[in-house]
Amino acid sequence: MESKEIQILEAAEKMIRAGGYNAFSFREIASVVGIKSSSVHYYFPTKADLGAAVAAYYTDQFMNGLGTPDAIIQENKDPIDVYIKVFREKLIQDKRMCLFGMLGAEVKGVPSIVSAQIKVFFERNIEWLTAVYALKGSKEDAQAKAVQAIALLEGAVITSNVIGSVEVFDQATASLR
Amino acid sequence: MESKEIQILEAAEKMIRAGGYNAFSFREIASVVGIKSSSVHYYFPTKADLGAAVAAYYTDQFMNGLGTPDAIIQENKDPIDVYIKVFREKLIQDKRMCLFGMLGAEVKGVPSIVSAQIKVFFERNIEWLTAVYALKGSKEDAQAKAVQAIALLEGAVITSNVIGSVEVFDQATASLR
DNA sequence: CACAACCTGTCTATCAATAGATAGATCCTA
DNA sequence: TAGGATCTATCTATTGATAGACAGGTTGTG
Repeated sequence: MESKEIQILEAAEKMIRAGGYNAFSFREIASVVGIKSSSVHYYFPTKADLGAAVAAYYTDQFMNGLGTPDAIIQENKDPIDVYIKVFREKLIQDKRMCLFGMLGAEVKGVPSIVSAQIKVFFERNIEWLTAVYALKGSKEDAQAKAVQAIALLEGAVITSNVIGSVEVFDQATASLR
Repeated sequence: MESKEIQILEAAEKMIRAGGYNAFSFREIASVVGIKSSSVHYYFPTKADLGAAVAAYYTDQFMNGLGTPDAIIQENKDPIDVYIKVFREKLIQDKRMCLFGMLGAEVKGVPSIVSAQIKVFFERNIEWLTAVYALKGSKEDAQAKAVQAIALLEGAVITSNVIGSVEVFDQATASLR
């Protein structure tokens, strides 16, 4: 069994992905995890602390699960295809938003330690994508392409969630392939 | 002076655009508008009613402000350019999210009468864009292009908000022009 | 070993603030 | 006087947060 701390982070993540930063409460998390709300405060003193921890945890999981562009290429796969697939899986698996599509939208309305983590996620992803596009073609506009890709993917997840069909996601991201 | 009803809708809109559906309260709106919270309930019985009304109001404003593709073309303007400009202005003016970028992300976490309105907004926009792309080129993939465009724009607003620069918006949407 | 000190994780109980919502009175104007 | 618009007052539920107690295990020391 995972540690309580991890269970808390994952319960919070799911709630945020369903309804945003204001859609999780210490009591609800406690009830899911099987402890009392005061025990959640033991691990994460304030709500902002927990929010920031969820963001950091998710970022690490995401980037580690992705691996480096080089490693992907050595498996004879296209890094962009792999990247798209990660978003697509999240969308299908639990029919929820990608965490940072949600938090990205709310960035102006969350405590600063949370918004700082949100920014880190986007920056790390833009870096990763920029590296990929730099390998693929002209290094000039690699970063512009990276920004385009992440914007398109986040938007595709949202649009697909609203319309309620995965086909919309595939349509929207077709130009990346 | 606008009617109180309109003032309430616009106050709620700003709050939602800053922090999402859970980021506005009857009391806060009342205080902004200069009445008591019970008077807000007089106009909009429940929070879901108000949320749905804001969405419908914004959709109408947005589509009316845009005008028909034909009308735009007759002014010798490119409808897509005009469309992009609307998003860009919203972003710059009040440095907030586009309402439906925000609500789109939260679609799974709001009352059903609200999510229904969110869907209407996206459908009407996809229709509008589809009509434009059908005029421009092959009618075959006009709808796919429309979905791409709205996804890219919503994602661009989010990404730009997170990174905190308008250049990011321009980079992300460059391919549409 | 034995005992005290300490740490970890959890609990109960409680607080003040805020939420959405309602009932009933009041005011103003047509 | 009738009705639209607003108010006061209040209810219940939920929120994030804190204080204090307790059990169990670990550690350090004589």
